[in-house]
Amino acid sequence: MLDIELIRQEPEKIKKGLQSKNVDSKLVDDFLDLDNQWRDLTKESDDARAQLNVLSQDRKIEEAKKVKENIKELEAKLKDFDDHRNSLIKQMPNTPDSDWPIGKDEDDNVVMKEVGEKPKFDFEPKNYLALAENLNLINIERAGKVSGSRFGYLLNEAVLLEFALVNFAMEMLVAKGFSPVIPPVMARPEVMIGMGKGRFIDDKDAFHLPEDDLYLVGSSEHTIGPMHMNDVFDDKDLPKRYVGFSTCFRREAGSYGKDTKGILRVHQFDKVEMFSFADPKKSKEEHEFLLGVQEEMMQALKLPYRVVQISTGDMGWGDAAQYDIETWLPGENQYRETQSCSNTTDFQSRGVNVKYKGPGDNKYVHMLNATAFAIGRMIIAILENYQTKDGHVVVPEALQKYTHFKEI
RNA sequence: GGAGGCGUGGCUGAGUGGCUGAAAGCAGCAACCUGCUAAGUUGUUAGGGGAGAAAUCCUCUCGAAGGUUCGAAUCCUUCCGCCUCCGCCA
Repeated sequence: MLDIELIRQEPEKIKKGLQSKNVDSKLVDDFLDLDNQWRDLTKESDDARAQLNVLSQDRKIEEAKKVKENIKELEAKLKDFDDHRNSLIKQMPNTPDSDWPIGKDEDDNVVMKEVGEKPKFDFEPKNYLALAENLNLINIERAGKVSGSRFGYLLNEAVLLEFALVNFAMEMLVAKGFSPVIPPVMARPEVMIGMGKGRFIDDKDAFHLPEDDLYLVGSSEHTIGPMHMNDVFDDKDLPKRYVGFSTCFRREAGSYGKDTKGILRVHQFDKVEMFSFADPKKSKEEHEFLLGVQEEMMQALKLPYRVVQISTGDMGWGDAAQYDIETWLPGENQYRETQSCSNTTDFQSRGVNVKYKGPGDNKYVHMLNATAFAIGRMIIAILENYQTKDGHVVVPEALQKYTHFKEI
């Protein structure tokens, strides 16, 4: 959630931020108006409380009873204001970093660089799904019968490739000082909301388990962040970096008809994720660091990719700054998003109350998340980029020590 | 799933209706002292919110949310978490 103090102090700045994220900036005025009334009422209510406390102390029971009636009314009123105020705040996304391109949607994203060589084939490159079906690596039809659309069976070498990717990522990131973690894949609503995922829930994009009122995570980010809920870091311990592995679940409610074939966009996939708790003064550095790690991983796999700076209109709800890495897919003759790298600044830390102490006046840590490997999409990228003329697939050299085979 | 116990400040731990936002100890910080020295003395140290230029004042918070009461850490209800025993189980 946004800093209320900041909305009061710099409403114009927040308005601009909201506008750039395609959110009605009138919210700010509505909020401030409500906030003023809330403050007046809070004062009134507190004063009444003070009066009650004194009367009570002096055992003036009859008088206290009268004051108490008044307090009940005031507090009921205050609660309405409070609820309304909170609902407005919940409608406000994080405000973007001023260095980021202002834009309406993905068309305004800025390609920063293209890295690696696109493979040259002396044949017509196949789509990953065609390859995978021939090699018996993915089966969508059977998953359809069992679980419905947007599920898939990963089979045979594809499974081993997944574990190779996971092991490769873990080994590399642990060597860099990331702490490995396998987090829960279900979370309570208040935790999700604290992590700024109210939208994920409200848009029905999250799977919900009504019996237990739990939500399946869309990313391990959702449960790695709140692992330190209510904690106070010593600034000497920052940045604290985690590498998490989890299955991710998404209903893809808003994307009916989009990428319906194959495993590019599915309800369930596995992901290795990086997560950092950073000193606010150094979170930009941390953001660049995470992007650097992502690039290093892509280069190790020798996959051609480009780095895209996401425009304000296309940015995640809680993000102040976001990069995507898009990998070249020869079978589709285009780049597709495979990784993202976000700085949520204090938007999430305020929501789940993660602070740090040290010299300086900022108290909430900054939280950042970055994909290491979204396994499904990496398998897609590998199949398409490493395919051979006869419809087989060479395993990237960096992964061979984990797969123990060189070709599928 | 059944039975019981517990949940207090950075930590340990008192506190069962009225100056208790909370004893004491530890830890931390500051000052002083200085040779019983990996010591002593004194002071200080929770968070949120509101008012105020500030000093400061008010208010809320003892797992969470409600309730009883003039007044609740203390009583009641529900929920959450932890522990022990039984059952089940990868």
